[in-house]
Amino acid sequence: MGIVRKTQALGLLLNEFNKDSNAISAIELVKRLGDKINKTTVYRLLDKFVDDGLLHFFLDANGVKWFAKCKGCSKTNHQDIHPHFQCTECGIVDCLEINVTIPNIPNRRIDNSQVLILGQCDLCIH
Amino acid sequence: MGIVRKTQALGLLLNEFNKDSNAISAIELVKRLGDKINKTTVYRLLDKFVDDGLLHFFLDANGVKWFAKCKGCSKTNHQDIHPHFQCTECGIVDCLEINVTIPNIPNRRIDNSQVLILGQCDLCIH
DNA sequence: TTGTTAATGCAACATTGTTTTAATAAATTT
DNA sequence: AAATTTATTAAAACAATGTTGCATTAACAA
Repeated sequence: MGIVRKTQALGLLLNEFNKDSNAISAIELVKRLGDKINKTTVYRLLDKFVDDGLLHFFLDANGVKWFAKCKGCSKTNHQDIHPHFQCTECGIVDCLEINVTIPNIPNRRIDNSQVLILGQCDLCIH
Repeated sequence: MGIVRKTQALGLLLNEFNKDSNAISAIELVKRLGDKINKTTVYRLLDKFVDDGLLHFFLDANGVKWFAKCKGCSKTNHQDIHPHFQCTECGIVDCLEINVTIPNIPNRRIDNSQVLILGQCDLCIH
């Protein structure tokens, strides 16, 4: 079930995504907001934002869950699919606006694909 | 550090990969072998097999760690990179011998990429 | 302003591992 | 074949990342 009431915790959490255009891990959010919002609430709000099409999530190479803002998704239509990038140097994670083509596979139906690209970001490449 | 001694536990674990050509999750291996091998040992052996280039691992959509046999990797050269497939119906996971091209990204260095494809396998597609 | 109930906080629990340390068992040497 | 060395193992405790149950609080509609 998605968001129904505009609570204080909701405002604080959304604010983190407004001031930071990269993806943010659940762990980081729990750390940042830990003195204001209980971790259970952080996780529950994140789930609701995903339900509502405001955020999408994905796992990094360590199985850590990251969240980022969706562009043009809604409660019913959640198709904002793109690769994600993680810098192995500084750790930032973001969404890539590129298209990776997955070929058809004989005798299998493909529903979804998740692409994680690891490397160095523009700031760390030097 | 890789394998040095041929122990009983090593034989039991390798046997699982010989009788099953699909990937096997760490969780499943701990379950299957739990009465013969302590879980700590299972995890440690898996790590050693990876070090030795016998197995590679990857994470599925739930962050669960899966292991599968490498083809032509060694301790020094561990480049058996390919997409993995998970059937959302029956849960099997396997390696795909297809190539997914990752485009270059301006101002970033790409070191590695992980592709997980979700769908229905040949047995479940009907 | 009050009543309803969504949302929250807290504590306990669950899953998937990892670390520490003493005991065991491969492999080597004698 | 026995003794020795040390890699390997088991067991228990711990750690990270969530999740569940339930009593309390706070949005917000009437």
